[in-house]
Amino acid sequence: MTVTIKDVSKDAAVSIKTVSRVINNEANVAETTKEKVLESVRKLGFKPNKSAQSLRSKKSYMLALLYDNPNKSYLADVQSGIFNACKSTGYNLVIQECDYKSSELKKDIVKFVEDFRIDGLIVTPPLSDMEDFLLDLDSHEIEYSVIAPSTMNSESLHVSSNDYEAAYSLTSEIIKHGHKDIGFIKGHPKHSASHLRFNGFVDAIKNNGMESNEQWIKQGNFSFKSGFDAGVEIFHSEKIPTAIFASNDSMAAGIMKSAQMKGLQVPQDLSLAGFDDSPIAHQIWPALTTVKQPVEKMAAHAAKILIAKFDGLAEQTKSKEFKSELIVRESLKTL
Amino acid sequence: MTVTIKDVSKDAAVSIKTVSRVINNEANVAETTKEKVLESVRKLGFKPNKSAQSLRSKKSYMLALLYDNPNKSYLADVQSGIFNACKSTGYNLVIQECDYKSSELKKDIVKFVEDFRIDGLIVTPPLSDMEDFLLDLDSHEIEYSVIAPSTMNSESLHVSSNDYEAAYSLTSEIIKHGHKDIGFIKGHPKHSASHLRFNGFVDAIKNNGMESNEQWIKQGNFSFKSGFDAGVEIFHSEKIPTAIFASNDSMAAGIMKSAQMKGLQVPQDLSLAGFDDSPIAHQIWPALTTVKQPVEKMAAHAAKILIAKFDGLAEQTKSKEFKSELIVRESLKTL
DNA sequence: CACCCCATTGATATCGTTGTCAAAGAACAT
DNA sequence: ATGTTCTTTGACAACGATATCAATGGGGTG
Repeated sequence: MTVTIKDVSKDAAVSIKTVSRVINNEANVAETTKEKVLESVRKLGFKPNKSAQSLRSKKSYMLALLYDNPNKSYLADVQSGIFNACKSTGYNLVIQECDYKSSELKKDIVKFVEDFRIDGLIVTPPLSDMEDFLLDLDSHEIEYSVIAPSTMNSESLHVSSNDYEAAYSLTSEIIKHGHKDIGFIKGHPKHSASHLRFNGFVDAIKNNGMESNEQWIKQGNFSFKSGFDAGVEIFHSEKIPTAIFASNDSMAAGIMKSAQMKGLQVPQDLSLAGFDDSPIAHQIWPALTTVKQPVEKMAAHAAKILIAKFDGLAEQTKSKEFKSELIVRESLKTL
Repeated sequence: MTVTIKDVSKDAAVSIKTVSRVINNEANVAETTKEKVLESVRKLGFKPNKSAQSLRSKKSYMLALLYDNPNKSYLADVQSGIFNACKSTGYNLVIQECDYKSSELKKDIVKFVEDFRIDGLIVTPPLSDMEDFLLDLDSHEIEYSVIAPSTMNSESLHVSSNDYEAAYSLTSEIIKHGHKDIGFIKGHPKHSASHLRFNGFVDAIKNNGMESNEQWIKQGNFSFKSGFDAGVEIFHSEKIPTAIFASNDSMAAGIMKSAQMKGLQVPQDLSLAGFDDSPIAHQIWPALTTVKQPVEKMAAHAAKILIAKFDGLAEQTKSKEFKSELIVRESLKTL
């Protein structure tokens, strides 16, 4: 019924061990033998039985995605990227939601990895920003690959984006549009992305010989509501900025809502910029000026470097930084 | 190192087969023996090795989610629900994106199921609306569970929502708010939800002794842009409706955008209602009146009935219809 | 008391791979 | 020609569970 390694070995007139060698790309198989086996594999449509491989080799061929991030669109993109990378390599993906605040986190994850015999983890923000958590994984010899907004500990496998530079150039772009009074909404303090984006903003302001007004710099937490609240506060001030840069699109949408409720027109009375290019960025009007990260590609790469390590091909696939793209839309007006 | 069934059998002083019987809930095990074995299992922290089980029993313990639906938030909720159901039962989930228009769809899916030895499928709209596709699965004896907007072929496993009733009561609610001129944006014609929602609208209009104006009924496809385009068309008419009911939130947001560009204020000049309670519903201002389906619970149930069938517990977990909830927000104004 | 039946239990084969280890032959050095 | 090393290959055990089938023993029946 189903084709096994035995059928292939018979067809190719070699031992099953040799077939095993070929399908696992092991060294020391004569080229002609290899060809012969591959031909039989093709002819019979042989697919190794994952359960048997897994049982014998003690690998589960399962990766797990760890996340604690309410952003569904981000999560969907990450998943999609990982799935694509997995599909071609025969790995599977399990999704594991976490609570980064939980004191049990480390213990829970170690248990999870052992219970399910997970081969490796892909860690997303904000978990990727918790150094002690990553160290704990190290000490338990759990393999992982990190998706983070900046190059960090270069020892571990990671993919990163250039949030600082992106925030810097977005701020410069706002300045180029003639704005001098610019507000900023910070992201969740536990995300390193928040600090990078803020630093990019601050440095761009400084390097353009301007000063930032503390009153227009508010702490948010990446949620729509935190953006809304920040907007309400800012619009309470006697003087309001001509532009606000929010650390993500949800908060920018929140600001837009509070502006509209206050009777302020975007972008006539107020320019806005976000970050992430999430769906909401172009589902509100005016559409948001923002920064787009290649999230799907980053996630796919994070999976690839992990799998490459398992397959002993670490040399070919390495940690990498991805560049974000500036997207200017109607929410940014020239003064 | 890791605890196997052998360790348990030794500890409980029974044969491995008896341990196997206990962990698989087989009949004909004496109550005292069962207790003894369970005690050892607990004591040693035994977890059956999925690969070994899978290899021997020819089950993969993997479900696959089939989808062709651009709505990331819907997809995230569905996944989340299925994952929760899987976790407690030891199953895993694989995500498979499809193209419902592809002529190869049937072939591809059958091949996918065979290659990965998937135990069962969870099918979401619009694939769940393609009868010939489901029949093809039947003919290949592939198990599946369907998530659909209405009770259909009651033979197959399914969970459904009451889209017709929900659309009916949302329309009634709009009418109760004093609206007489109501527009409607239809969803994608290949989704049965579109027709159910439209029928609910039409019947509510009729039963309230009103008539619908064809000019204000537009075909959309669930996308933001199709809602936007429909809005542009409607606002071109000499007379515009006082309320518009869009078949989902994205389209409602599109209408809001086109209304704002036309200088129309929501809800002062135009009331709006959507469907689904997607994140955007409360990330725009005014927040959308909409209908919330318990998507996560539905998906979890879809997985549960499938797994129950595999475990021979089909009697306990059956197909089921879930009720949606009406959510009235600022976008609906009393005339 | 002999008999049979059915519930309970276990010894062993088996699933489809990879790991271990040794054999065979080629290649090279002496 | 001989010994040594390296490449290539295969026979067989092993991974950790379930399946098969037979053995055991208690309870009911005539």
